[in-house]
Amino acid sequence: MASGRPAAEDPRNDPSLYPPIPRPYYDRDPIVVARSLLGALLCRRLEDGTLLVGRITETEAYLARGDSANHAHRGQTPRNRSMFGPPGHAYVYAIHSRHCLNVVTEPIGTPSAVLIRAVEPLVGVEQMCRLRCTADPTKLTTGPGRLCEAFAIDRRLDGEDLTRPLRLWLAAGEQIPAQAVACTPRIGVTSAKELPLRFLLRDSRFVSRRAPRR
DNA sequence: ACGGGGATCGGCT
DNA sequence: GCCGATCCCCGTA
Repeated sequence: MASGRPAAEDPRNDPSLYPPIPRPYYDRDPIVVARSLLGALLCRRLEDGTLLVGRITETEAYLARGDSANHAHRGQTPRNRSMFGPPGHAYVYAIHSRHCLNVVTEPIGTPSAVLIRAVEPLVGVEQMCRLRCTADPTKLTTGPGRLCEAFAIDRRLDGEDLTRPLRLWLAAGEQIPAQAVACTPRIGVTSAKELPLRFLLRDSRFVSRRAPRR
């Protein structure tokens, strides 16, 4: 085959290395969670046992109130149901034939979330390349639709409990100093486009777009 | 490097 | 019917 040792022998390929972040972490303001999730680890266990891990480099907050870009802005529908559930679960939706992964924040009945927009691939990169049909690291997981394809995330994982290390969960990573974080308006939204609710690692290559100069 | 246009389809009005 | 929390490609420079 290609290169490197078999995944089963890779010492990083051990889920116990990535204990899930507990639920109270998510029961907070989505702005706080979005900022805090930078540097955290997105973990995925595929059907065949393959472990995929990526370090979160870019997030966006979607607020329960006063945010017309939030899918739940006009109330609950079958699609956005997960956002109204308990914190620490996934909200996965499809747009333009792609999927996007969110983490639900705040208590039941308060529909806020954090969109995971980009990660830096750490473990299982070969499998990610197969799923994405590319080996270009700048296009592998830099964007919400791209990273969902690389991690085999679709609507079947909508509502998944992210505090259990089963199919999809988040683990703590290194602390990120405040000066390493940039904040900008969100990407792609057509309403509430001025709100500075996008957070990214300033110096990371693995973001969907560079921070604007200032 | 940057910007515009098209693909594409589920969810909602 | 309309409209994207997107991505990719192809222009220009």
